Amino acid sequence: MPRRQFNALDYSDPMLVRILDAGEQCIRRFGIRRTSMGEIARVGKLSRGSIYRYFGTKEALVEGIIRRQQQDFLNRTEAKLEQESSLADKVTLAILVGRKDMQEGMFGSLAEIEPETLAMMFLDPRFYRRSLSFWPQHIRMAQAAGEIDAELDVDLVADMVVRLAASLVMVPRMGVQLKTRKALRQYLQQMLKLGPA
Amino acid sequence: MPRRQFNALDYSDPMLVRILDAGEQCIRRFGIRRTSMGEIARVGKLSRGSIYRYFGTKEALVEGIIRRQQQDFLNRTEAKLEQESSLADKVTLAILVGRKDMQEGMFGSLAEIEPETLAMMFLDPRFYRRSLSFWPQHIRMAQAAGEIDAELDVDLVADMVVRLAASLVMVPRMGVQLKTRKALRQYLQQMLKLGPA
DNA sequence: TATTGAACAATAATCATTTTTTGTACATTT
DNA sequence: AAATGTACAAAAAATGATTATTGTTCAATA
Repeated sequence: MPRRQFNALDYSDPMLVRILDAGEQCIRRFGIRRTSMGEIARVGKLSRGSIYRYFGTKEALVEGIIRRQQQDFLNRTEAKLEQESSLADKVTLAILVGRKDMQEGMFGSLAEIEPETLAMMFLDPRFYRRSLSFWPQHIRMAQAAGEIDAELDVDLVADMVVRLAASLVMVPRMGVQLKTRKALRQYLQQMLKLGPA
Repeated sequence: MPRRQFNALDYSDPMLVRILDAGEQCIRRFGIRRTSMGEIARVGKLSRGSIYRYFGTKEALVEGIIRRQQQDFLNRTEAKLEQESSLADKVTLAILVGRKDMQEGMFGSLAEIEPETLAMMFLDPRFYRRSLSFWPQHIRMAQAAGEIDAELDVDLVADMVVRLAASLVMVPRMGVQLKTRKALRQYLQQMLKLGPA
């Protein structure tokens, strides 16, 4: 079975990659608001006109950068998931990878520089939709393994997993401490097996 | 069984209520940023000094207003819950009440005037913690009725319910359409009964 | 004794102005 | 063909002077 890829843009185009790399670097350093197309052009050593050929607006470019970030996250997670067996283990792993990215990656910088922007993203349905297609396959595997009820609507479970995982990444501790892998694993194991014993 | 109250401040103090009412009215109209202590004093027909006697800072006052809003939400929900039997029905109701508040109430105004502020609240653990103590009682009832596994950790389930409900209030539609009571009810019914048939 | 209102320095918001950036067009270069 | 660089009007952001707000204190008032 070939490893799935979560792509949308043609990342083999070196010009496109240069734009995205430069843009990402700028966002890391200055945040989205304080990053200008001219600055991105300077950092990427290309012309402003070229950027506008690939992305019609700054908004579209930012969207492209976030998109790639999320796709990269999904691809790295997917690669690691091969070692995990149960759905609870998979979701645990995805949350841990997400939290690490949120500390060290672009979103982490954004959280420090422009927390309101990050908070707004978190309320944006598009942000969630990009992750939705990741889960159905794994949910079906869990159903085939008898891990969860085979009658359950796969898309509903995927929706719940995305909501829960996003919440656990963005708000790691509220009432219960869900910091360690073990605590998370236990939490998800219980949540994904709710119902009569 | 007496109906529970979710209180913290002494709402029998008319001065306190006048401050909170005036503050809430200002936030509804202008948002948090554009509301000043002087304006609240004017609207509430009291002195700025009095406000500072009750709330040391503007931040504390805003916290008090939000607190009362959430407590009011919980009290109204609690009252309505008496008609609902299953946990899925109760959570459905809470989400529907929450969504209505989010459209018509103070948070709705805030969503229009200062969306970033509302988004930041949604990432604040305190916002969640205020709702956490609401659920354990109902979860135990569901366990007693054999609706969910009696072995499950009550606090963990409460945590999940709060995360899921908050997400469904703030992001009503992502992949699946969860707009109607019926769709929500079915979603939650399946989610709260995850596990082998 | 609680509330008021005035004074105050430090901080933050506002506003008009200047500067930068955006998005588009097009002639030039590679 | 694709990328560059310049020009341009409209929109947005940085700037700095000005005004308002915050949080504290305290004497006056109810």
